[in-house]
Amino acid sequence: MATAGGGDADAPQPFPADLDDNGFPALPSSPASVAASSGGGSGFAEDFYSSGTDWSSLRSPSPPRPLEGASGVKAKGKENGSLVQSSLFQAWGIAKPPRREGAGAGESSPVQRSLFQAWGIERPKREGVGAADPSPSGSWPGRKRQRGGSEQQAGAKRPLSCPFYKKIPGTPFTVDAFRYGEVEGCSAYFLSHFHYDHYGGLTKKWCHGPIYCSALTARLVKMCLSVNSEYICPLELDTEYVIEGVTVTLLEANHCPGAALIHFRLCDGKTYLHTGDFRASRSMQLHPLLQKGRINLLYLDTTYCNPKYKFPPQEDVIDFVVRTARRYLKKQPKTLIVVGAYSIGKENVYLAISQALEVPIYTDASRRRILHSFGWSDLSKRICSCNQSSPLHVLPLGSVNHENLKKYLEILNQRFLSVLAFRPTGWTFSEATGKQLDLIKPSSNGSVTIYGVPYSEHSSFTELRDFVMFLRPLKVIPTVNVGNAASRDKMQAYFQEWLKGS
DNA sequence: GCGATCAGAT
DNA sequence: CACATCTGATCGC
Repeated sequence: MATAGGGDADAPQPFPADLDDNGFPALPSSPASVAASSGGGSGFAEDFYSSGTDWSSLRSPSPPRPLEGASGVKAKGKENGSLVQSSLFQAWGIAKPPRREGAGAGESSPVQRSLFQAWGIERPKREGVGAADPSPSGSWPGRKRQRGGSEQQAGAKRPLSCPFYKKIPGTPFTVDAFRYGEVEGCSAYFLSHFHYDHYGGLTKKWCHGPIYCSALTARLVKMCLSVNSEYICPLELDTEYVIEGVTVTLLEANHCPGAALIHFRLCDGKTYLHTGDFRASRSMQLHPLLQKGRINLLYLDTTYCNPKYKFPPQEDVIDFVVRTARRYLKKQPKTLIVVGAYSIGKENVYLAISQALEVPIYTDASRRRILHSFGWSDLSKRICSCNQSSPLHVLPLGSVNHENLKKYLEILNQRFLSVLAFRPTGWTFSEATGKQLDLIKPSSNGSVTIYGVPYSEHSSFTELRDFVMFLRPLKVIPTVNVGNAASRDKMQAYFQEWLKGS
């Protein structure tokens, strides 16, 4: 087993698992990781453990105390003593379970999927099996159903365990870790923002400890998920809270409404920044907490940590969308403008159209409820509930395709004669459209025209680079695209390059 | 029937 | 491609 700070652990051999069953990096690099890395020798795991942060100082967790700190705003005072632990596993009270079987296959085989599941890795598609362990003891019933009646034998599956990159060392905190049931040693669960892949596992049955998040996110958690209020601890942005002896501050993340960066300052002076999901910007660098002192550990949203991802500033895309909408309406006054969106996010795209064209925003009742809950009067006052009253509709992204929009047009019979739709997404990444928005070619079919526009709520590669080079953190832990060794190694190489000489 | 959770689709 | 779900099947209660 790996010991924190040590380099003496044996390599667990079943490859490609260089994350162990608890989602912790193992030492040294697994054969798979070495093989995949260019030079070899600087695998994710080694990198994770080497330099920068003393991982041996994890504090022994104190028992959960719901709502503590939520009311005790800014109340300084160091309670509960620290305890030096020698091992990550020890500190988190984790007894390393036996290795799962069937872990011997190559990276692209079907087994890969179950390895992802075993690692509890977030983004690589299907995240996994059995999120919440319903048994309070943390013991596993020993059998999980498997569809199609295939191979899996009884007892082969265990619940996902929380991966290391969701845990904050030296604290009893996790971030966006709700799908693992009770996380041992965790007495405060942070939620960075209200998107499914981050709150997954949160239901009205939640009972594993207090949930800290922004006030807006808190409202959504209560409203949409019916989580018991006693567990929800809203925090204001830019306000210092002392939670379990750690000073915590939420910063605007420039992602979706309510999204926050989470800044931790420990008693020993170490500072950690978890970006959740964010779009880095110059103005973000001006925040006082990011100006002074070095960050020891940066948990980074690496969604687009690849130079192939380039996209324009959001303002440029919005400008393009507005100009395009104007043009179509001029040519055909009976045009329906549609903007696709997931649950929350992309509001500024349709808000801008609404303001520029002076039309209200129509969307269905469930989205109206959510949008009103933001408490943004500029948005709320423009929302209408009659689909005939506005030529601007917001629909679920999944329904923004030719087939659906054609039907939609028919249902609104005669009120509109054509549809102009926008799909805002970060991965419209052709070299051409990255720099020249006017080169974007819509897809047209009869009376329906659809534009994919590069409106991203994640950082582009260069924005990530600028942010990391500005911060000069002692260490970077990627939180996205960590599901395969090659990708991890590539990202670490970028970090190293950005931080060389620091 | 209902909520949770899966695989697969988008 | 990969975002953040969404759908439909299945399971436990």
